[in-house]
Amino acid sequence: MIISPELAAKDCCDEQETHPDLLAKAIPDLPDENEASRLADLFKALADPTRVRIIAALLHTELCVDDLANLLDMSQSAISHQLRLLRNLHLVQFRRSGKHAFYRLVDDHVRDLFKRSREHLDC
Amino acid sequence: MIISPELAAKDCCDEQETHPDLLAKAIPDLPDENEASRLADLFKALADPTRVRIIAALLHTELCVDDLANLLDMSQSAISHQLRLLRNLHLVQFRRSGKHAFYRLVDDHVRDLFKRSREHLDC
DNA sequence: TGAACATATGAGCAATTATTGATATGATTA
DNA sequence: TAATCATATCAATAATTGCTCATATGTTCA
Repeated sequence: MIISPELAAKDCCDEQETHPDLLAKAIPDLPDENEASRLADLFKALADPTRVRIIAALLHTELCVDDLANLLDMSQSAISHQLRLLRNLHLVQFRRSGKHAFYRLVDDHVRDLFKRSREHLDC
Repeated sequence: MIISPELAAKDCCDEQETHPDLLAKAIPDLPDENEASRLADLFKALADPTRVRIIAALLHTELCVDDLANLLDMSQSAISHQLRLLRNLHLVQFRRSGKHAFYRLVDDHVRDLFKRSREHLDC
């Protein structure tokens, strides 16, 4: 069933597909542009050390903006900006309590993805 | 600079930690700067639609640069640049065969992470 | 050899991003 | 009410990123 690359290349005259047999394996599971973008956005949320540390800090508890700023030794403004980004990507949400806004992870998916990726780092 | 847990917890004079009890929950599992950067780099690899599509295309087969360029409708140069990036982040590797360079995912961790994230998208 | 093909790389540009500093909003308390 | 604290947002800047075009490297075959 497997066609050799050499044969496949000769088979097609004006087709510019170099390895149709391999392409045939790739095509069925390809995401459309929309899915690719949404996946990229999900990963983008974690593609920065500061946001990684924010997510890590929220793994086991909720925290307010100032807590995060102190903990990560960053300005309140920087943290707030990153939280807004994480909020827009629906990775965190918050509740108001008096003057404070307590941020937490939206669900266990983020937690799960984070932990799993962390484990993969050791390889 | 990261506040060490010991100092942060015990130095009480001018440090104003708003919620020490919550911080105590967050601190033990915090990544150091190095781990945070490596995690961010891992996610950075997937934080772009083009690279998402490249990874997806390589889920079930190896492909050469031209295959990828045709499949994703992008220039050979653009694909090659992105492949170098993915190579540097150790997500893909390649073998030479004649004029072609066949790229593949380095291991199942990437595949696993990708699939799992994809499933999480629906929530 | 050299011509043709496959891939890699360098320079440059436009667009995006992370941070800062200053200020605005919004909630609490005196 | 004003004063204060916590957070959000604006404006500006430096750094990074993704792509293109041009060119270089490397492989095969006539």
